[in-house]
Amino acid sequence: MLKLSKKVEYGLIAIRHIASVNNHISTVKEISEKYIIPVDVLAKVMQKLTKGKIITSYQGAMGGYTLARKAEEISVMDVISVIEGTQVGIAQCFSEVPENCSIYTNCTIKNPLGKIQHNLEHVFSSMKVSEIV
Amino acid sequence: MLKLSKKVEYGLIAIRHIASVNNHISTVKEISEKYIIPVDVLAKVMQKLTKGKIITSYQGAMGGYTLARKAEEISVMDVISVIEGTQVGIAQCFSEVPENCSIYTNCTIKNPLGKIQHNLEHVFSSMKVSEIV
DNA sequence: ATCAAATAGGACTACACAAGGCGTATATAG
DNA sequence: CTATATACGCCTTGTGTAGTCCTATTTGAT
Ligand code: SF4
Ligand code: SF4
Repeated sequence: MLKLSKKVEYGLIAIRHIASVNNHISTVKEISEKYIIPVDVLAKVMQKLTKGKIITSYQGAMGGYTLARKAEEISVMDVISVIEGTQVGIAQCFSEVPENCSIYTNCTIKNPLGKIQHNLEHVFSSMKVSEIV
Repeated sequence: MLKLSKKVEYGLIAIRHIASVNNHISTVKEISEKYIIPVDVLAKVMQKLTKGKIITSYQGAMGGYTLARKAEEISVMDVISVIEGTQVGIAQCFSEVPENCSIYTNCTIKNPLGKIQHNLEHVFSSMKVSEIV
């Protein structure tokens, strides 16, 4: 509960790595070996980050990945959103349509939790990749 | 991911309810019916909150629960910790012994995530039950 | 042309956790 | 004694996480 997935952690490690080598092209093999990350899992993460326009891919021999934007312009929240695919919410009513929660109309805590949700988003959005290199 | 469990939500709803009736004794049946919460699930949550000294139980007929401390002295973090039982951490190395993570020594993001963890704890700890009544 | 290196992506398994249901024991007011 | 209430363990079901395996496609180098 309240835990980041390994995929997100792997994504952050990979992005930080690319930033740390001055955005030189890096391969999945290289990163997975250096940080002992399962290569297939990391590969899928990189593909998602590519689709999310956070990194850029170069196919074929001598290919790999670079950052698609400057490290100062990538937040931890960006990485989480892209990898998870779904809206990040501390409660069902924030990540899906509110009516999905069977007790929505009776719920007395959605407003206060909304405030927490907002603060949470701020914490994740304000931390940029440039700060973790 | 990053979502509160229903147990925690139920616990918060229940605690807020008791606070809202000026700490008069309340039963599981009463609360579960009012907010449409499965009675068995709520019962277990209340038992955990009792063991965690957040509420006080009165057994037998005419029994029920009251708050064990003032609403201003109960934080959302207290409720989460007691109901979950385990340490709340956004990564494995914060909620268990660090060595459990197989890539701990190679991990380059544990320090920045530690900062996020700290901010997170502040957000949950600073919100008190008295603010959600 | 061929080969090797690299990304792209689908299918599948194993496991852990979340959510809830059920049954029974114990305490206590009236 | 009985009705009401908490205490607590066991079990099922569904969902999500983490990881493996396999194949296709792209592309630089020989
Ligand atoms: S409505 Fe209340 S209970 Fe339902 S998800 Fe939102 S917060 Fe949780
Ligand atoms: S060490 Fe790094 S990877 Fe392992 S849990 Fe902590 S943060 Fe996540």
